[in-house]
Amino acid sequence: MSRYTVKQLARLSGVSVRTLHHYDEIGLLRPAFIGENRYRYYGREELLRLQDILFHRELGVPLQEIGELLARDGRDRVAILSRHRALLAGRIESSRQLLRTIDRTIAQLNGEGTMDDQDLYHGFAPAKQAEYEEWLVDNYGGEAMRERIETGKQQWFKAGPEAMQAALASGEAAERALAEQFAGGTGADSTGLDPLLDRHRAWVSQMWGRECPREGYGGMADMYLAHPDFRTHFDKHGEGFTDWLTTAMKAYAARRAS
Amino acid sequence: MSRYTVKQLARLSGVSVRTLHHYDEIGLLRPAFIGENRYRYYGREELLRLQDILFHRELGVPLQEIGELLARDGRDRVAILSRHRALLAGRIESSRQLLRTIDRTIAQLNGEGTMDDQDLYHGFAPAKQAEYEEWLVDNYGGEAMRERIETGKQQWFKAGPEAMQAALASGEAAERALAEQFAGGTGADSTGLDPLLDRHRAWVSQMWGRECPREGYGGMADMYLAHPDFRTHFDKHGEGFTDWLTTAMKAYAARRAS
DNA sequence: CCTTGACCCTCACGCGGCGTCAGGGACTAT
DNA sequence: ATAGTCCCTGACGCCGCGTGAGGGTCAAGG
Repeated sequence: MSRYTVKQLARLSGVSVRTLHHYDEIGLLRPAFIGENRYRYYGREELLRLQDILFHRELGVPLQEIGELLARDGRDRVAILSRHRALLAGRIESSRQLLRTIDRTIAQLNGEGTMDDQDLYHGFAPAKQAEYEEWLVDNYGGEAMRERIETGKQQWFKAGPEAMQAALASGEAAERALAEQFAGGTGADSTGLDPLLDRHRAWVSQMWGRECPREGYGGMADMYLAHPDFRTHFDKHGEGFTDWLTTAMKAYAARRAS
Repeated sequence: MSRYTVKQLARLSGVSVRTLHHYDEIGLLRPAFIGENRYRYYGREELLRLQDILFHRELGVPLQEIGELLARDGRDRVAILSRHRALLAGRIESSRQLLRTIDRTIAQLNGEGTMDDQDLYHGFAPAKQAEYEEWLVDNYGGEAMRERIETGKQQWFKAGPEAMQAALASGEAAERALAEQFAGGTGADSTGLDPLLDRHRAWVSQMWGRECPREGYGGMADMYLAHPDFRTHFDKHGEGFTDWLTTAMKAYAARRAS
């Protein structure tokens, strides 16, 4: 039949011999039997189990958990796999955002297009940006607001492409962190969100070039709601994320105001 | 101006205080200045650098390399970023394959559809499978081949959905490993590919239920070439991968025959 | 002015998932 | 018998921090 030594199994499965030793040590994958010479011998069954292990390992599941997981029966495993599926889907979406960020960075480092041509509001066409600025001016603070926006833009240009880039990436990261809370079922009014909203507000502050006050931050929420582009953008993180986020932002602003 | 303590910077950037200590220790991110009380104080510049660091960290770049990377100037960085971009794109594609694998696994564990309805040839419609089998029978070994295929299928069903699943995932992993070599510029006739092709052949053997002989493995290459579906499938890993892979398979089979 | 509580510091150990020796048997082929 | 390739068992090292312990510092309120 099939009888593999460590090296053979290693080649067939693509892992190292040391890894097989390790899996034996921690009891995750034991040899089918051990020779008198203390050699480890594996059979077809172990090969299949190993493949199952590697499958879960690629998903980022800790080895310990993989062991427990493989000991369960089908019912449970479906539930667990579904969770992993959701996590993986999230990671893929994040990675795609990262890809876009990289492309922007490269474009900027190559000096292709100034910031006006790029997307200050991450992912939206330049023509739209003016529209959003108008909206902010119309709905909040008039000239004071306009001045604030200009200040932000200038600081922005002064800092150079790499700084712009870093800041944009940071904003996306903050967004994703919030999206994870949303996906995890955290309530939009939870005070546990404060650190994450702090972070998001800090990012907005950077865009503006100075501290973003509470009512301003609450105002952003309204802007997000008023423009369908934002809804499209945010709902990529999951259906309903836009509503959840804006609710959270307003609740946070209200808490801070008191 | 802006003067942040460790905790403040941690909140704004989403990392832990310990991480900031660590980055200071290894010289990756030093505070703007240190107070007489030995407190670390960071400024806006450090915030930006930190964001830049986190951006690269998300790409999986080791901290050491991030440090060296940030010390370079724009020209080099574009090249490096491009490499990272390619790697990330590859990872995304792998993850999407994994997603599909998970979906199949879940479907199978739920008992939705027997294996006949599923894709034995990973990713192709059931109707196609019969076609491929016919092709193999017509071009290689006639009845002997047909019997071999049936043997494989039976062992397949007997093993149950999870084993099928594990084997499928393993095949995809082997495929990806080869695709990485292709992307890295390895020649299709390199003997260094032997372990990876061993692995792939071992997978094919599993599908067949017994050892896959050399001429059979070479035959698979012809089948891949004869059916455009395979080309479509393999070329997802990069344009020209199908040709490269089939060449490699034949070279390997020839080597083994000698 | 003193207390409280939240912050700050510096060691220093631990962990996961192995890689990588070192030192020594076992098997196979010539 | 000799060489070459495999196998074994320790044991230490690495990265990127988490998680204490043990002790100073600061801002606000009583």
